[in-house]
Amino acid sequence: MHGPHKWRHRFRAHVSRWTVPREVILDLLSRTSKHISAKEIYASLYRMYPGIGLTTVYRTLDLLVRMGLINKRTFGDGPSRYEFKSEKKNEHHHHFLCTKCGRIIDYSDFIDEELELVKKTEETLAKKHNFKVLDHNIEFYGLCEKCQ
Amino acid sequence: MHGPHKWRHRFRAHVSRWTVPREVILDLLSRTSKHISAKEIYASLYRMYPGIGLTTVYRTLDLLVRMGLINKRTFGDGPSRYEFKSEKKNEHHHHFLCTKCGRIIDYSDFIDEELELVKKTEETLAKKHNFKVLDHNIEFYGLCEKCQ
DNA sequence: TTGTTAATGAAAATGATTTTCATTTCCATT
DNA sequence: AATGGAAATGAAAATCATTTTCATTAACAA
Repeated sequence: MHGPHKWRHRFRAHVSRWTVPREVILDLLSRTSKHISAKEIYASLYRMYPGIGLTTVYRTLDLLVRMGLINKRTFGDGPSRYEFKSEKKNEHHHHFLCTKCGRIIDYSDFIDEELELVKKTEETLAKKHNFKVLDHNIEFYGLCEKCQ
Repeated sequence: MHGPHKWRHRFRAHVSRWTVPREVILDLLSRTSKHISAKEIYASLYRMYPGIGLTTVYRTLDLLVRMGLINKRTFGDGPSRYEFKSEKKNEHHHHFLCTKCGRIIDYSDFIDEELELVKKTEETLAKKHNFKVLDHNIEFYGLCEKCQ
């Protein structure tokens, strides 16, 4: 098996084996900038690896989410979509969803303001309500340029 | 048919008829503070109105969303949940989802800060990317008091 | 090299939602 | 108040995403 084995040791720590489907799926996700669905992953891999089943894609995605390597999101209807977690802070972005055509658009304005709000909210939720905040999601809905 | 007919005229404007299932479903939603699923609505209504089918519940919910009377949300997995849109600004709230037990908790801290961020973001999205923002969603994930 | 155990794939099961279609109900117009 | 036509409804079937089952295969520690 070729390709980057940089995640191999993290699988060990999770009592998980380093297998071809896992390497290939993780590699695809790390090279993909957009959110992709399980079926899209399955389709992308089919030509090169026809042996990899959709079930394994789902199971691997679930594992990667638990390992904290990828994010899972459900944008309204449709299938869940997965995105590689970038370590780079400046790649942080939000989503705008066109309610007409379903397009998902990333943008990264007001990240600082958002981080400020998130920080405050997390502190308050922790103190006042005793919640442990681990993640958050902010998204906007409306009409994209084409659909207005 | 008894009950408040205050929405009747809005149905006319939407080229929709004022029917028993629609009145009953809307009435239930307006009296319910929590997010409820289609099946929960169906079950609540079953004793009093056994004739109302689950299909009609789904269709009515879809109509009410299009009319702007209710909000539809998909909290991760599980069924979509619906919530009556309150006109009262002070009833605006956010959601905290416990990733362990699935509990959804409303809270309403930092509404002002959030509105500020939302306003700024909407303006920028409109100017810079030419999107028309109609709605937004902010939610936090983590562990609730019981699940830590 | 081998034994055990996790991982896999195919098929079936599940659960939410949508579609189909024959029947019923609403309601504008007699 | 009666009525005709379109919209709404309900039951069943279809669809779609995801999960479970189970027999087989592959990873990897010893």
